[in-house]
Order: sequence, then structure tokens, then C-alpha cells
Amino acid sequence: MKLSLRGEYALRALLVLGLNYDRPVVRIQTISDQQNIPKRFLEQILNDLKSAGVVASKRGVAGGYRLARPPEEITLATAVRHLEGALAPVGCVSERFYEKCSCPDEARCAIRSVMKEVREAVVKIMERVTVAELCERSRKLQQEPVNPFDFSI
Amino acid sequence: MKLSLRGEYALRALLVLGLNYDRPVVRIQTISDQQNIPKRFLEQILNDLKSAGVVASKRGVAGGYRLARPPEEITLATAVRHLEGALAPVGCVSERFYEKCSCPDEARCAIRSVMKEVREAVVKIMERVTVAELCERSRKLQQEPVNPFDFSI
DNA sequence: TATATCTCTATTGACATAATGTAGATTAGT
DNA sequence: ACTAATCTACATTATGTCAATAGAGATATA
Repeated sequence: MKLSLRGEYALRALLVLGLNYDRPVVRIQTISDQQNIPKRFLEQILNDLKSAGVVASKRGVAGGYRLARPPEEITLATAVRHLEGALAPVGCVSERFYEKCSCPDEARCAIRSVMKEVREAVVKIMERVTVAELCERSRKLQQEPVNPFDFSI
Repeated sequence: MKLSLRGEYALRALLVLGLNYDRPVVRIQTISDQQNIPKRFLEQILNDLKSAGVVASKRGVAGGYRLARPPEEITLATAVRHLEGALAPVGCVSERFYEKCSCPDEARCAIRSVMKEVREAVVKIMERVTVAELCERSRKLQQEPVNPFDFSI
């Protein structure tokens, strides 16, 4: 049920690009440093996001990456789906990446009906939250003091 | 964001065991046949579930598996957690399988705050749904005609 | 005792993930 | 034009997990 590191890095990169949406571009090196992401790996990920139309790049000395669209228009669902496929916990409840199940009667499968609920719950959040929303949250969290209950988990 | 085949098989096996809770045991072969699960692989999975205290086994000629506890007391969350660990999409929001994140400030991470919501949503469903609930749904679905909208996805 | 079953450990192959290596293309500023 | 900083592209490797298979062994019933 986990997001891959690839997906996690992508979201962190998008957050940085969102927070710097006023600037022309942000360098890979900068994102890599800020977020502790291996630079070469990040290159690949940003390239993926580029072919997905989520970010755009500028080459050369003053080059770097920027969001290809306004932060309000980029949902987490879009990014994750392009990077790792389905948000659904099993293929047989995915709308965009449907895969047939090996179970005897998919249409009347009780597990499938539960997994549909899980899918809905996840998609609801991931499609609602945009990079802009992420940036807002980030700014708020920076201002507020650290929640002491968050330390020991 | 996917459940492994292992986890999926486990749930399907638990459903079969739940539907046959009145019988002393169900053979691996029977489950394997009904659900199209490779038998040897299923053995391992049931063994895992046994060490998790979810199922019990009886050896010998009239042997097989049964639920170790009433179906009402076995949640999907329990089974999945024993088989594949965290339900959370990232380690840093998992309560039982917490892992430190590489991000600069975990306590004020905006992505983490979203992932917490996702985790909550998933856990809420998986902890509420028991094997008994699964069986009820299965029986209802067997009675009802197949929903035509379910065919093409 | 025979046989059908579960038990356990080990191993394999396939695949994805995560990362690294190397060379090349582009662009701003000089 | 030159140079340096950057992105681009493709190849390669390392690692790990997943899914499955193999084979010997233990157990209980008839």
C-alpha cells in the first residue's frame, strides 16, 4: 500500500517548484540540496514529470525546472498516476489502469467492493489536493510552532 | 499504492474460511481451486496468517485451515498489516511501522500532512471491515443480479 | 502402517526500484 | 567564438521484493 520513493521525491520536488512559482526556474541542484534527494535520480523523475506535462525545463547556464501549469491545476493524483500508475489498491478497481483479477467472479467479489471504497477514499484526497494547496499548507506549517505530539510516533 | 498479490490472496483465503466457519477445517487445495491461487504459494500465506494468530491449522488426513477467531474479530487491517506491513502510503505517517523520512523537516512537512489524511482514510475502512462483514457482502452479492455497470471498466 | 495433509527451509526467476556513469546538447554571459 | 553551468539521453548496475517452486519432514486419521 506504499508510495514508491520515486513518487515521494516527485511530490517533494513539486512542492519546491510550487513555492518558487514566481521565479523563472529552479535548478535541480537546489531541489536536490533542499530536499535531500539524489541529484541524478531527481533528474529522471523531473524528466518523467516533464513528459507528463507537469513541469517544463529550460536548459543552459540559467536553466532549471518550473511548473508547466499553475499550481492550482496540478493535483497530486495527476503526478502520482504518471509516475507509478494506479492509485487503487488492486488492479480490478482501478479506472485508468484496470487489470483483470484472477478471482472466480469479479463482478460479485466482496473484497473488490471493499477495495473500491478504499480507492474512492484515496482518490478523493489525491484529486482534491493540488500543488497550490500543498504550498499553502507548507507556509502555514512554517509559521506555526511544531506540534509536540508529532515528535514521538 | 498497491496491495501485493500476497495480500490479495490472503484476503481471498480469509473470505473462504469465513464462509466455511461452520466446518471444522477447509483444505488448502479447496481454497486454491476455488480462488485460483497457486497452492504452494497459498501454503506460505496461510502459514503467515497462522503465526499472526489469524488462522489455525489441523494436520493430517482430515487436516486443513480454519479461522483462529470469530470472523467478527478479524479485521482486514490486521491481516494486511501482518502480511505486508504498513497501510500508510509513506513510512513517516505510519503508526506501527514508522520510518524516518529524508525530508528536511518532517514535523512541518506539507506532504506528510496530506499523507496522514490518506492513511486515516485507508485505516478507517480496513479497521472497520471484518471477515464477517466480508462474508455478509459476499452472500448479498451472490443473491443480487450482476450490476451491468460493473462489466466494462 | 499407509496416505493425505500440513510444516518448514531454501532457492529460483522475474521484475521493479534506486541509483550511478558517461557522453552529449543547449544556453547565458563574456 | 568560448566557456561554464545546466539539462538530456541512454546505458548500466546494485539491490531488493515478489511470486512461485522444490523437496524433505512432521502429523494425524483410517
